Amino acid sequence: MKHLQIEELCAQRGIKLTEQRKTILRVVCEANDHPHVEEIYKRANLKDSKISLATTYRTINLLTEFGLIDRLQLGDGKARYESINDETSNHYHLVNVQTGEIIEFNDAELEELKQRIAKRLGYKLVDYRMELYGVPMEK
Amino acid sequence: MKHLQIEELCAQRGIKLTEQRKTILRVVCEANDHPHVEEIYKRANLKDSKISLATTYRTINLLTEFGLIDRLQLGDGKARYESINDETSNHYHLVNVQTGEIIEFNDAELEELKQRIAKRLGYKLVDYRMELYGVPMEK
DNA sequence: ATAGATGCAAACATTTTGCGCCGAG
DNA sequence: CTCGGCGCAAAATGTTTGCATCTAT
Repeated sequence: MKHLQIEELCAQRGIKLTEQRKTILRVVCEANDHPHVEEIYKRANLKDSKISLATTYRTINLLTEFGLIDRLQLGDGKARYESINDETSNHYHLVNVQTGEIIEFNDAELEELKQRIAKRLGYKLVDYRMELYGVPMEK
Repeated sequence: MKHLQIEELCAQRGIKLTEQRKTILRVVCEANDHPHVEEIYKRANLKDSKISLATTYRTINLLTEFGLIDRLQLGDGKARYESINDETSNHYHLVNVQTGEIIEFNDAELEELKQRIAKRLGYKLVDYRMELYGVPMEK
């Protein structure tokens, strides 16, 4: 989603829009990889050298809590982030374990199946984590 | 899987079986929750007060690398562990976000689907992480 | 006998927090 | 003007590591 749209959502929720927050939000929205906080901090500093790491963490946490950006835990110990997607965009990840590359994908069947499984177990799904780790098939 | 079976596998792989390692392995195999390292360390110390936290970490990492126990990252910052399962047992997790309870489940359809998705993307699946987070449905 | 495992404490990496100053609403 | 965000440095948390000693094979 575009950063301006998300700024709009921030305003609606009463989140004070400081320069730092706008810059950090922009960095996350412009990223098409899945940067971790240190990386977001670096990129934010290229735009505004006065942003601290602490503020980066605080902003990222704030935006995550409000559901305005998504946190990924890909098992390397650092949380990675991406801007929230529109309904139609890719929401699952496959990690190429040889290169670390993250491939996004969609799957309607999976979408439906996870709901069905949760229901079968007597739960309403509030979140999920589903990542595949693979090596490229030769040829 | 029983700890004696896993000890057998350790021997086959040339892993030196010290008292500490046997104790830690036993703790993981006897657990039916999914303890994190600090908890494994505590339980191991009840059996043998001379096991250090460092050794607990080293052993857990060793066993994980050899595929003799499984690491779960449930997003709370600490890795959790479980002993490896036999082919037929449950291998997916649903977390009750209200209580932290972990429900294990199986799903043949999911099993097949994840393989199919990886293949479609041109990858051979080497690992996966799939967790559901939910709240109990009322009634 | 000896390669490798242990315990301890210090180091690390990531993330959080206390505090006095500053800026958006 | 005021509440809350900011930067800084310190702390907290989870995990790893260097080193001298000990132990399973």
